[in-house]
Amino acid sequence: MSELLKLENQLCHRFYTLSNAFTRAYRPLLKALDITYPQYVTLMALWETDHITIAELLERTAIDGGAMSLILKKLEDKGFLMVNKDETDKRVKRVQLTKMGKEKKTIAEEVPAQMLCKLKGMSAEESRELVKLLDKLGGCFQNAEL
Amino acid sequence: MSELLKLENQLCHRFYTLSNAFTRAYRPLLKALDITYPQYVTLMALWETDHITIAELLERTAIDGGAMSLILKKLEDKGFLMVNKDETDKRVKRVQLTKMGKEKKTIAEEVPAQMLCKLKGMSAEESRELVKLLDKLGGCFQNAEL
DNA sequence: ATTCAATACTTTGCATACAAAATAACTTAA
DNA sequence: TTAAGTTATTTTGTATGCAAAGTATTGAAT
Repeated sequence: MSELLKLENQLCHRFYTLSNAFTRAYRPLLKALDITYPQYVTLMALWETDHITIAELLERTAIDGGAMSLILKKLEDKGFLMVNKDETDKRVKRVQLTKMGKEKKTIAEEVPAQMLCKLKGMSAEESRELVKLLDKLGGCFQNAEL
Repeated sequence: MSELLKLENQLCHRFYTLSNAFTRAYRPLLKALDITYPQYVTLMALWETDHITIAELLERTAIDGGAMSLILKKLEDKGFLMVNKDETDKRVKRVQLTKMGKEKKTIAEEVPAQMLCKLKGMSAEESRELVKLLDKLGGCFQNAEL
């Protein structure tokens, strides 16, 4: 049996599993906001910087363009934001939080702490180390895509 | 601006991004086998231990049950495997590689090395440390689900 | 000014993820 | 033994992720 092909030796499978675990773990926390995890990511980007173009939103969130179209529609229907054409360049659309969208940030601010509760097993130290390695891995992919 | 809500401070977003990056990175490598990443995971489990039940396959791969139904159908259509009812307990189904499915393992064995090439930036040392932290994080989720 | 290429988005088609409901087949308790 | 509960798997409905094709606009070259 080639060791390299074993599931337990796959870095990728750990990411697959953990990424899904995060999405699942967020679901109940986001229920109060009535949004999904990608919608939450989109809103986080906007709470940080409002009135940005869709292209900027795509870069910040790393969400797929096709998916983003639908996500914005849903967030618009739910009243979180508005999407309007840029006056200068009509190809461009800008996304802007509504009053309600801005207000929901208060509720969302509870979410990260609740998530941290679920991860009590990790020390702050380990967390920092993990983030460092994750970012390094992310850099590898950047380079590999060239 | 609450630091906790910033995208760049989210562990989850890094997993989201990296998990997608892995799937994208595998796509061209799996093209020769004409399978997707979850289908590859399913086959890896079977190459390691053949003739297992669907429940075992679900546990090993951490793939969703509903998704697995479709994945098995597709892999069966492509001729990689067969699904048959267990004689003893008719609720249970067992999955078994075909001759072709077993042979494809030879081709698949090239894949992990090709993926490692894409990740040259990480030292073996860092990789081990990363896996250790990932497994610890995975353990946290296990506990949180109780 | 016309054509061609580059941008910014949307749409389409396929493949999951996930919760919840539905089936079918076993097990157990009364 | 029959009803009730449990287990294994599939089905259904919603929401992405992704590649590729399509649309609208702008910019650039001739």
